[in-house]
Amino acid sequence: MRLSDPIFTTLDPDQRRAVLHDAGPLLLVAGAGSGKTRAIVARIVRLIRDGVPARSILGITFTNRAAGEMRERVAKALAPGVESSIGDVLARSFDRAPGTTEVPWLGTFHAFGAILLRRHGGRIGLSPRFVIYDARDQHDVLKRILKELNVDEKKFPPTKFAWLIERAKRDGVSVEQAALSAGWRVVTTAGQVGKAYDDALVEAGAVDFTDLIRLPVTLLRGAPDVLTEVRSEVRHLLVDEFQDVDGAQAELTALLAGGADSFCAVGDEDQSIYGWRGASAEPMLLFERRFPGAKVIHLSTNYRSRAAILSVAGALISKNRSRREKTILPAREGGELPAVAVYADQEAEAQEVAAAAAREIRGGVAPTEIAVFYRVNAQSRAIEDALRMLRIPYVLRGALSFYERAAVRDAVSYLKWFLHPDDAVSLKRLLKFPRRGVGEVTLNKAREAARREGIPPSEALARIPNLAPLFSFRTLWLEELPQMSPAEALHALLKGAGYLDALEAAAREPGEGREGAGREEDLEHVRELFRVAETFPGAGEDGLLEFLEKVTLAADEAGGEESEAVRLMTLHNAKGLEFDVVFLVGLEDGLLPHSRSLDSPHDIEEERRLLYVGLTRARERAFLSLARRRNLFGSYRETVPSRFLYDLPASLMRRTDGALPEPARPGKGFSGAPPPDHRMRLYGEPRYEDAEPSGRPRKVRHPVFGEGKIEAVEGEGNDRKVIARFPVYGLKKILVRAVTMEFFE
DNA sequence: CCCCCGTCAGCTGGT
DNA sequence: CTGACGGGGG
Repeated sequence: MRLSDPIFTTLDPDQRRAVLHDAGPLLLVAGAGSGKTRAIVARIVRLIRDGVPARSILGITFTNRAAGEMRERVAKALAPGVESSIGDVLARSFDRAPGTTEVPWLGTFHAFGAILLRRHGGRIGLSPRFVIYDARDQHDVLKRILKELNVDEKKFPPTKFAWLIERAKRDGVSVEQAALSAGWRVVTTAGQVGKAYDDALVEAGAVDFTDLIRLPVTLLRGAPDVLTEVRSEVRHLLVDEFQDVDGAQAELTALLAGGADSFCAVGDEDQSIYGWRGASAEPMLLFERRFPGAKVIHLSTNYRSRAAILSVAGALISKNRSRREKTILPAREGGELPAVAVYADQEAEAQEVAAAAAREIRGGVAPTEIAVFYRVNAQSRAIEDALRMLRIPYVLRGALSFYERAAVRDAVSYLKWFLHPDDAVSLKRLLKFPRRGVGEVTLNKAREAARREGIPPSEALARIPNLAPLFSFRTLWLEELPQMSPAEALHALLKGAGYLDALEAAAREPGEGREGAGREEDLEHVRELFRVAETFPGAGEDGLLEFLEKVTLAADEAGGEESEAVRLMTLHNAKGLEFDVVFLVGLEDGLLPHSRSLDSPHDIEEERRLLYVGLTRARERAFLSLARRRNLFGSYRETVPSRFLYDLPASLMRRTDGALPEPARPGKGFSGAPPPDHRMRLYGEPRYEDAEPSGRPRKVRHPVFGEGKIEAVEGEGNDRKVIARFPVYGLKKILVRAVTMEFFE
């Protein structure tokens, strides 16, 4: 093996050990900015240089974006100069060898699951032509079911059932069991809904996102020969963001790892931010127990952020209890301490952030190196308005992606329905435009007839006069399909079904306000979809399914990646990225931490990790801010500074203006209690983290004062105070709920 | 069947 | 303030 390649010579000793790790399980604990991706890429390249067939390496990531980046970097290292064209080919290299360089398979759990099911799904009764239902499709199915079963949608909205069904699949239990363990009272109904949902998906020939993980597990467990075959292909396994795997993903990982020559899991429990979706850092924390003989390597040098930023991030995350203590060594000294600014309202906050961004750009920072992070998508609007005002270009990431646009969804519905005429959800959508004079009533009649006669719904539907042209065109289209490329097939379909003509006519219509303009945009979106389809090779159903799958799974490819614009995104979206300058807005209780997390210490810790993730994205500067008043549902409410600000050692924080909330002790900055008006809450009454000492602690560790001896305790519940003596600061009375402190013997 | 309009409830987060 | 839904008329 040649280790003279720069991809190896630039590694630090820990990274090098991870790259050279030979066989067996390896847990790579990779803190923020520790060169994780670089290590993974180098490891893959190292394996290939050592003669491991590229196609026997499987690398699983969480997002398409991460997979794409890794693909690019591996491709670049393997075949310099051919970079991005290979990137696309790589995406599909698992199924058939492309004519280019042999490359490893890199993709998301969901994409991998889809490939497995395409190939072997028949073993569990799944058609290889299945389509994938996304959250929206799922929602529509559930709505229909709830109506049919006469479930009160007000009390039990479709989203609740979606959550329940997802949870059941994730945990590998029945929907009844999931309802029971979630404390639902309507367990039987939940079971009925679950059953009806399953039936609807089977009828439509569809699987949902969770199925893409659950069904492969079922498959590999139930078919030993398939397991053997898959294992013979996957010799080296890598799983990124291992702290965020859910139950089903952990099972799938274990099944694959069980037969692999090497298994490298990479993660950082301090960046686990998907607990709400069933993710758990447990598989990571229990790694050595689950994989006996596992090696553990820590990457503890942070190459990204200035020391000043890391000191604040480190102080913050150390307030979390459920974590393993670890060292993070800054490779980049100095830097500016993150500042906290308080503004009158969200508009003022947004304007100042925009102005500061403008200053950064004038100072030579590229717009692409500036990011604004917020907790919820709704916060973006104020920032957008302010940026537009100053004519600063920006891109939203992950908000409404291209594939969620109405027209794109229309087009995709046509495609799904043409492949599966029993797909009720897609049919309902496509009947909205152009109008065909068929609605809910007619559809239900046909469905009823089908049930009576014991025929598939589509047969009864074909008898509806207004739908006859659609059905006969479909027959024609299916005949032609084997000869058509995905782009041709899509175009022929939308043309023949009358969608394209209707859309063009609507776009041409004299711009009556929003109607005409909106349609023009829709047409442009459909054209863009054609362009995407053109990048897909092959012909017939296979090519089309591949295209469809990409469109459904690629939620995070909103485009605009190259544009010279400031990036706006949620904190969840920020993971894995880095910027020179980062703005973190809305540091208010109820927002960050979010109101839905306030009553659980466990959830609060996840929110704290979210802020930690945000802070550690910054290379040079981070600016934190909050608004004292925020507009919610049309009216302004007073806010309370985020409790996390009080986690940050006062000595580390730089304050930017005089409008800070009154510190409890003058001169101590953010070390004191929150301001006294904590009854005025953004989202109702908060419940503070239970910082109640357990047993009879005699000592306390305070973020600013350090270790102190407890002299007395007074007050109850929310008012509980500890009086403790600290080495330097002397006697202090501290409101327990206000500061995260550690109590011990 | 479809469109319009008034009413009402709602904002985590993502594949 | 925005989007979803239900009722009523064309």
